[in-house]
Amino acid sequence: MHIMNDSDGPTPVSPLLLRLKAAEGDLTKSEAVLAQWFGRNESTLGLETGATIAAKTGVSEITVSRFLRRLGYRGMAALREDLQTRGTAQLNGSEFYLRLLDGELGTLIRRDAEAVLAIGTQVARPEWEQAIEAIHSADAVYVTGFQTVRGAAEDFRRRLAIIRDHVTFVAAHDSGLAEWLPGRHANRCLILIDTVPYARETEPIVRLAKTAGMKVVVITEELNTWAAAYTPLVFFVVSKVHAYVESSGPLASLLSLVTHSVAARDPETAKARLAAWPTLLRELGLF
Amino acid sequence: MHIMNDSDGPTPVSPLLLRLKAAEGDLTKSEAVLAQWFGRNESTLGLETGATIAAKTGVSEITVSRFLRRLGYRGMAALREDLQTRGTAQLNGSEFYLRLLDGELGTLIRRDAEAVLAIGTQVARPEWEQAIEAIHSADAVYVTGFQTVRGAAEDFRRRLAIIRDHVTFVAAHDSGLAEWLPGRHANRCLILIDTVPYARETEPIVRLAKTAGMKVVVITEELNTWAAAYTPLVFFVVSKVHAYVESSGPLASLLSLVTHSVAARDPETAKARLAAWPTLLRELGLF
DNA sequence: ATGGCTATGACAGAATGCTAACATCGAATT
DNA sequence: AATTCGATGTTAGCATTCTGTCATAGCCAT
Repeated sequence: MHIMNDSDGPTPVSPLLLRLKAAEGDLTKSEAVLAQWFGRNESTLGLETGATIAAKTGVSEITVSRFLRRLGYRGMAALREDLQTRGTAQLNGSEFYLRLLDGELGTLIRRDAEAVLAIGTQVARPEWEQAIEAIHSADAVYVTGFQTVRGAAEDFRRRLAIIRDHVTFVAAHDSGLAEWLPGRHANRCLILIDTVPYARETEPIVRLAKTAGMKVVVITEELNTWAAAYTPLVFFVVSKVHAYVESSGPLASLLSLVTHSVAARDPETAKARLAAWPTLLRELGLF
Repeated sequence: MHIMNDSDGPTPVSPLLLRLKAAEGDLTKSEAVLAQWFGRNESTLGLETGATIAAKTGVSEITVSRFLRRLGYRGMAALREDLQTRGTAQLNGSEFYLRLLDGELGTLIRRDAEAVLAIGTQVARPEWEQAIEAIHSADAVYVTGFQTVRGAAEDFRRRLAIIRDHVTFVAAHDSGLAEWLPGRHANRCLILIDTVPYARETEPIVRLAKTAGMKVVVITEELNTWAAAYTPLVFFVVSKVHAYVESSGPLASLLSLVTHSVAARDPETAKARLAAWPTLLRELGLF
């Protein structure tokens, strides 16, 4: 009852929405998930199949099938047909967005989306593969990042640690970098995330890592001019969207691509580790 | 200046149209028929199948199949997938990027960009203003987030703390939530960031916060169905892009919009605090 | 006309999508 | 605690959709 706003908006009431509304209140947990997903993805529903919806919502295919029947459709084909005859097929989707992307926030969203697309130029560079290889083949990986991207760096470490062993977050202040004393691991790699001005300690850290014989990957923003002097593995994200505080969305997107690419170097291991992860969390009693 | 396509009509450039254009001039008779039909029926293409297209155009099914491969799609399924990312074509300069965005990483980038655009639907909801107001007017703001989005939550806290006072990160484990004992602040607000399954403690925390009389803002993903029962201030990001590890880029983008919107409630103060921040850091001797 | 070439289609097998029947799980009731 | 019932998943089978192989039709140059 609290999401009535859809009805007074420009959204035309579609047969599907009507049926969802009618079923509301008498739904099981899985069905509620499906109903919500259907409502939020109406525009591209016709492009889905039972299996893809199942994968995206985390229920089983048969539950999707049953839910459709519950709504009164004889199956996916019937739903598509319904969407088609009403003309609600899809085109709405993007045009709908465009209308919403007016105003100040809309501009910021567009800039962020464009910055994400611009990542394409970075992953297309030959250095990208080199960087992924460096991370993949390293015995130990260190991740660092400061201030307002420190959390992004830490999340990146967590995700990468799901994929491979020996990934550590280092911060110049507290750890004292003791782990960098020449030691067991011959083949080490530092990933520095530095998209903030004023973080003056980053350059010394890179120098130190180089001295210690590490490969160094730097993820930074367009204005950074010093990193290239130390390593060819420098990647840029657009961070200036001219908000009060700059967005780190594109940075997070790039970092997720790094994780993905490293995982793709050894898909079997990655899948196995991913599958084991939830279990591991439970066994640790943390969640 | 690079958007020359305005000259040949208002037709927006989609990945499909680009490919049709590229193939143009080197087409067989049947292919020309198909190309034309594809162009005119782009909006409902996803609802067709190889056989239905064959019937409507008068060619055979296999020719449709071959034509799709000629365009660079591996089949109908691939085309449908491409159509789903149509929104990305609406961005400035995307004609340029689209060329780079082939392959697996390209698909992931597009999905991320699409997910960012979809944020538009969230900020357009009336609840958005309510949430910003709740955060802006609260005496104290608590931020929480777990596992692979914990860092994002912490970064968000840092940034929001630049804009306003009394922003705290809370984690159920260590802090024990002692700060939530009924106390000095009457008007408090919790921002929960929960886009990960398996984070089972989040629901109790929201319940606790509600009991303590707080306003609650939840930022979650599409499959979350429980949050709406506690608060209308629930906002969704698309997190499923089907990488090995899901991207948190769109989440970070949304969070930066929250920060921005809160700052925009009191621009003078925000600007002043932002300007003072670097100085503050230096004085603390941290950077 | 003949030969070589490409475009197209027919058919069958592979792949994928959908659902019925049974199995399992968990919550509510006794 | 035991029982029941509904929700959900698993397996398996059929239906649909897609594509590889081979055959035929049309075109062009000789």
